[in-house]
Amino acid sequence: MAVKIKNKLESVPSSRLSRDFFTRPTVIVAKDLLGKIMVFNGIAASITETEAYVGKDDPACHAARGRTKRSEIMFGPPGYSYVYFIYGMYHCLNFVTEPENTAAAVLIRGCKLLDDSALHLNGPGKLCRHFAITRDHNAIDICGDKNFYVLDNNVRPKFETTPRIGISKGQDKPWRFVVKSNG
DNA sequence: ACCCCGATCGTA
DNA sequence: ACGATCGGGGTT
Repeated sequence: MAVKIKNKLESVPSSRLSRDFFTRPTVIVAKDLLGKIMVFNGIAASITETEAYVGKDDPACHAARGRTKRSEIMFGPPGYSYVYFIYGMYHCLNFVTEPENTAAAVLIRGCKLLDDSALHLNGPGKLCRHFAITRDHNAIDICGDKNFYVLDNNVRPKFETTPRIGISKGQDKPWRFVVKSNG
């Protein structure tokens, strides 16, 4: 199917990422999301940076201390948005992964707009600020919503692997993935 | 009810 | 290197 995107005049031949895509292990999903096209209210961007947060045994994951009001969505089925508020001023966007009751998610840390500006939104707070993503957009079904979804364009860019940013626990895990700018 | 810290960002 | 800024989770 060809999907029309408001800020990119041409159509992009692609299909929406399925529930099965998000049901897989979180580190795999985080890598595979690189280069995919996220579309929010008609604005499209290529995902350039992700991090995996892998369930109750990952001390950096919000689900590590069990189910709370905030982390509840991560315990549900995969393919849903998880948006939380941080540092009193920013929001961060995640996509829930792995089967229901396995509380894990991929943090979307960066993307590049598919318009003439090609603006690089490097950082999860800046990304949400640009799209105006807030907690109002928590728990949206990315596999079913008509205004918020990710397109599978079969792109597999080269990427680098590093420890995750801004965490005080779990720094030993190399679960941050960044698209190489030149490849 | 209170306290501390945080999956950040912009400026210095 | 650091301050802004406030919700959430843990503790009382």
